[in-house]
Amino acid sequence: MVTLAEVAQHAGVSASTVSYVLSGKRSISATTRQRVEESIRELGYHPNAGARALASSRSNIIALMIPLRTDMYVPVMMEIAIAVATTARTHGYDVLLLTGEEGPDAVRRVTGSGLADAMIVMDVELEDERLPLLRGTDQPSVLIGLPADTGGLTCVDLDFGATGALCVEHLARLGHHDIAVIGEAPAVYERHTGFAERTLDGLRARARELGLGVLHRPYEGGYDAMALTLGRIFDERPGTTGFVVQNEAAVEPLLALLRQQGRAVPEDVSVVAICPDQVAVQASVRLTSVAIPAQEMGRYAVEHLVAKLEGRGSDDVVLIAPELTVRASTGPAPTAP
Amino acid sequence: MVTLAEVAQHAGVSASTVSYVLSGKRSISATTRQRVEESIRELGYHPNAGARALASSRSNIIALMIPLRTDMYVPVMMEIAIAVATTARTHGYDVLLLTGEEGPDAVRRVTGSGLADAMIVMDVELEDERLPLLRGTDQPSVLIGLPADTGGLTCVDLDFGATGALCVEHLARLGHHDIAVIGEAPAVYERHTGFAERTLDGLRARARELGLGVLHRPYEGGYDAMALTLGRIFDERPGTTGFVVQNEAAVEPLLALLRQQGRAVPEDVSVVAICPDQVAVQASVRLTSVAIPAQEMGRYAVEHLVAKLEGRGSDDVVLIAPELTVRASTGPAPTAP
DNA sequence: CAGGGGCGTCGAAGCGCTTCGACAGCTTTT
DNA sequence: AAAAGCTGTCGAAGCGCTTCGACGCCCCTG
Repeated sequence: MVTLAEVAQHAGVSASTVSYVLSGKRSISATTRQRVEESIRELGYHPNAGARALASSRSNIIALMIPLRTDMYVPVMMEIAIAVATTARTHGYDVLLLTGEEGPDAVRRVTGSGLADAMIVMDVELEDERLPLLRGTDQPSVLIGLPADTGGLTCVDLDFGATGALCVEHLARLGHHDIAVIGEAPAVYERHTGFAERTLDGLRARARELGLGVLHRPYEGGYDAMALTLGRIFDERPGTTGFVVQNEAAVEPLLALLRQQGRAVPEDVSVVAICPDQVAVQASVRLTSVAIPAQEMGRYAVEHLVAKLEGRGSDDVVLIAPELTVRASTGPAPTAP
Repeated sequence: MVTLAEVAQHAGVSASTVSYVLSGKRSISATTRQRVEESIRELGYHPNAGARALASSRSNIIALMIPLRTDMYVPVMMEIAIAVATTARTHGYDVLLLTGEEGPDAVRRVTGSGLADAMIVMDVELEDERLPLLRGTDQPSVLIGLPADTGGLTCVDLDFGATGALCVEHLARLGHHDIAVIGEAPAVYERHTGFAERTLDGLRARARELGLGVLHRPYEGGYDAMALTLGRIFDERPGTTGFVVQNEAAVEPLLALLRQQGRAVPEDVSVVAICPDQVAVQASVRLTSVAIPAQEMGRYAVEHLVAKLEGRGSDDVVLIAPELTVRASTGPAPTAP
């Protein structure tokens, strides 16, 4: 293993000079710099991460806590993780992958050991156990998602309230009057992850303003469950012509059953989905949808942390404005026969 | 920040004693151990990762290189990543997330800097640029996937050859004679990732032995593309009654179009998928499938590395035997009318 | 009862790097 | 012409931990 000292010797300078060449924290003459860089290349030198971390009390690592469960939004999680990793690298940081399993202990461990300089927390619950710890440490962190109390925290998320509103607005503009919302599994609502409720609240509020009727049904299970759900929706509100789906697993069953019941999409009913673009594009009808801006959130989180670590930046909550992409699943409401 | 020295002082022992309590590398009397542990708890001590890494030249970190592209097997990647992270934790390791983007440079950086003690590499290509580096370092590594030359490397993967064979066997036993394989996108075959070819080879060999006809079609695109593909398959081999699908994106289009053409699954045609269980279960027909043992591979990789780091274990290639789960998409071949 | 051998503990020497103060040799200012 | 200020470099002090050799103590053996 090549050390700083060896590089210094090879270049005929002192160790500190090499260090300053590497960090750029003091000015170095062009000739010296070149000589050192040459030596580094020639010897194939890589600074030792541990020594660096010890001496500078900076690990150049950002911790990313992803949820353990793989039942929801997997592609989104993955996309965020990848965006975080690539963005971090462009700023000279590496990413440590933590699972939600350890919970608050992971936060304690990472902040306590100096393993990471900062932390990104995904899958935040409304009353998350990790929040007090994050507030109590001076290590910067960003939540992806929104807890009940955001005081003293930095958060990014899609503006799910606006998303819900945007979906009804789109349907209303097309002339739809009765709207059904196919939501996440009941467990998601019970877990109080927040985003599901926020969507619904935003959607309902806007629907009320626009004078639309809304029926909300959580969904879980297979085709049978969807058949049941649909049956009940049309029993209760036969005039339902607009659907908002916030549940990846519900997309195909919904489309298949509508087709099977002779309700054409988008001629008879319109469907708006809240899902990753990949899902929207791969569905059997290309879905008009509001995308989850996974990349954007990942990138923002890292950039915010880097700014904080460099002494810039401050706490705040950033809600990303939803964007609705019109595809083939929405159209004008059918005129009464 | 609490240091070892402070704990030592608080407990009235020397720093080295505290260190030995922590590592267990020398025997410590029960009373001393208790006193030290008590102090650790009371002061909320966490060993500093950098100092530890520097002094012991062990970072207790395993690097995981995941592919950058998110177009294929996303849930599998995610599952592996999570399995790796959780298994690593049970052995006292953390996981560093690297994307394939950096390629060989990432390998150099990690091995050179001592950032990680070992490395797991996913999405291995047949002639992967990273292989020479992995062979050339004394840092242990495990590949998830199989390159062309496995000499001097440790690899885990599903036995895709056997998987292909298993699929035809299942269909043959049910009386099917003509089989169509819906494969990955052409790009996957061109990229020579290996697994797709291996599946096909195993499948074809077994089909030849059993006297079955096989038609292979890569698939990419939407419903239209699938309609075209299916049309050509039935034109060329009207008697096709068995399908093997190795492409997550192809599953729903295939099922939808078969349904639409009046071919009932499994009464008229049988479908076997090679995909994660989640996909098989959520499809509109619960699919008979061979699962990708993501968790098992992740766990194996970590355990192998830990063994190596502890001086046990050796290089070898482990192919996990495929397991076929019968669900609702396969049945006896229809008898000729 | 002396000598040998565990066991449990300690002190000290680094691990490879960053960073602070010092200082030599300049240039600029007064 | 002396004082002041830069610029570029160096030496040395640590960062918090691991680990090796040393050593005191007690128990066992001959």
